Amino acid sequence: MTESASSARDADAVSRFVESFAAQLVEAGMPRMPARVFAALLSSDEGSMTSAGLGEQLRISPAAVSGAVRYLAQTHMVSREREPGSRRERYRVRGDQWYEALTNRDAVLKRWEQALREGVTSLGADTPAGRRMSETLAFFEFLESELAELMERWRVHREKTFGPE
Amino acid sequence: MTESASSARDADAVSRFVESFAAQLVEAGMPRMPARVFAALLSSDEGSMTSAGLGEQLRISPAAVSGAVRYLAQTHMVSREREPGSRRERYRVRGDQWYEALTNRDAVLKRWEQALREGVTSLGADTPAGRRMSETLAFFEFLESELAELMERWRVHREKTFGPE
DNA sequence: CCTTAACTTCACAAATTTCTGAAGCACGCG
DNA sequence: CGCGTGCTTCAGAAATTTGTGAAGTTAAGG
Repeated sequence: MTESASSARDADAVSRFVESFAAQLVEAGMPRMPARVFAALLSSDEGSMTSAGLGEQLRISPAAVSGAVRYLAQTHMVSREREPGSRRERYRVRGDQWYEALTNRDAVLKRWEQALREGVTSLGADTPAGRRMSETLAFFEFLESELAELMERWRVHREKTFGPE
Repeated sequence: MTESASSARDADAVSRFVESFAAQLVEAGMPRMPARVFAALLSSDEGSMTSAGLGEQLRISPAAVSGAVRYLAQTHMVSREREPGSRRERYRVRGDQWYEALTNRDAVLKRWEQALREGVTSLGADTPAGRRMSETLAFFEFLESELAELMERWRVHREKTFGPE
């Protein structure tokens, strides 16, 4: 009795957290379904769930799960695993992997830098606007190199605090 | 002749850059109009434009300018200035200000941390999910402190490269 | 004061995005 | 080899977001 009451409360608590954390992610610009799926994975005990499980907890169609997972996989926030001997698939959030994804807006940064370089060229490096853009470009290049070092420091810090993976 | 041809080409070049840079910002999650307005300001020689000027260059209504500027001001990407003795207002992108805005997702980070803390509590700090969340929380706290130092290093680096503001 | 320029707000129309149900495909299992 | 499960794709419905015109507000200038 206590047992079932407690697991019911847990499911509810999990769901509340999932939705509220997903809401924050959405507000930061992540599409809704990926955000919800990601939050669900993050709060699962295994760190992974099946497609069916996700659909059930979030009350969404298999199609929605599929779309959300595709997004998350493309952005390297989760990885897909086949369950051996079954058509089932598990989606997993791997500790190290998604921290990097968060900061590895590398692709994004690269494209911004490219756009800025074109801007400097086409506006003229000797114009005020061109100079402002050069500086902006320098900032992004700085940022890019710093982020790599930052992640390295995190790995060290993490290992000290939480022990090896 | 050469003069007018050259300024025509400039206007065109500016516009092309504005739109292409704005597109990158949009892809990174910024709403369209704010992105375009910001890009326009960034590539103006003064680093500032009037509402009318923005409307004209971007071919959008005063209402759209108003909305975009409100967004940008709230997120500290631009500041508003009154032109003395006129009802005109100028919107300005100040070098130091918007770098910080970019990294000062501080508000966002703070809310994520809050959500994660609630997650740890409600899922139980001793559960596997709870532990994963604690680690995530630690990552954000780490990130927050690192970002402050990173910006400080940038200020130094910038001053060396570009000279004092 | 009254006029009018400049920005803002509001309600609505349009465009875009998002999610679903249904059909399709692939593969493990009997 | 074919059945059935489980994921994916697709077309369309629904909801959300976005941008506009029009009315509203504030304040400069006569």
